[in-house]
Amino acid sequence: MLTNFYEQAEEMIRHTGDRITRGRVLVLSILLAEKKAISHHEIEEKLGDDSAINRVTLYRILEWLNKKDLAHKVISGDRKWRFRTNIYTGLHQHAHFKCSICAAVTCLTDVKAKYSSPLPPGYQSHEVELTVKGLCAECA
Amino acid sequence: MLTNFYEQAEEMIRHTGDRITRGRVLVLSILLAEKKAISHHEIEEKLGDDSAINRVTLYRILEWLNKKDLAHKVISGDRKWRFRTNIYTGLHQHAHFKCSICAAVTCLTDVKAKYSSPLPPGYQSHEVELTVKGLCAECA
DNA sequence: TATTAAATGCAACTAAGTTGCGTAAAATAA
DNA sequence: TTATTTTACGCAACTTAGTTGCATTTAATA
Repeated sequence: MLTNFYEQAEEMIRHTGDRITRGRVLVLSILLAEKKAISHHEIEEKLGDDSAINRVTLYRILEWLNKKDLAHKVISGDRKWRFRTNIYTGLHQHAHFKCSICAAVTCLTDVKAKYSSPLPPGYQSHEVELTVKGLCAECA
Repeated sequence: MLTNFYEQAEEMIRHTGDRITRGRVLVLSILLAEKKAISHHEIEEKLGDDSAINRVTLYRILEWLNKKDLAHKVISGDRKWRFRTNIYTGLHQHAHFKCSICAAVTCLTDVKAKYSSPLPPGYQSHEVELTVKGLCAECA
């Protein structure tokens, strides 16, 4: 199961033309196995002691994944970045659900963000992000 | 002009039943004078040296304003909380514009957030937040 | 004016993320 | 396969936003 993600990750990284390193493959395969956006800390926990990656390196890997558009970062109310792979969502219109209790961010795949009126003059829209806040199934 | 906001702030605070303090009135009147969400740091600057408020106290005032529903907090990509008064927006559906260059958050008053499909089973929606990212008039 | 409960100020702390720099390890050339 | 080079990694030290505990001050009230 995870081996699939590992190979998929390797392939995706190879495709960027940049170096295929242990850390990048590990982190990307963790993100691929995850359906929701997860934080730096959660990724560290999933890596465990045996395949640990240095804190700073992990930050840099996540930043790199984001730059290469292999992962997407989301800020949430606890001031933490969360990351997920882009494969589950369309590129420019995605919505998230943020639980007010457990702070978990879930990707709402088939929820489309819309806005009804035009932007102020001179403004350019590049991306629309919709966050629905409330209680998730577990905390409700 | 600012006196108006000062008196308005005082009245709003009196209405909560909690204490009317120098700090609360100052901070709320600054927020009332502002059309967009501003950060802790920006508020400190606007206070200036003469009417300075301790860092911690300012954090606590902002938290209090939020709790009393006199101000609203928004997180943005630079991991800073920004605050604005609630008077310019409806209570549960509001949209923001976040500039990718200068990081300024602007409240899009007449932009209504909508989402098209229902939430996953067991989820409860309390609030919808729409952020449009792109370039503002100054940075475009 | 005295009392008291709540807000403030200070110092020290936490947590997330960043920077600089020497070392290790991929990719490429020989 | 080995040597070279470029890029990523690891470490230590730092920054920035926000928090906590506690003594002091102050707004409301009696």
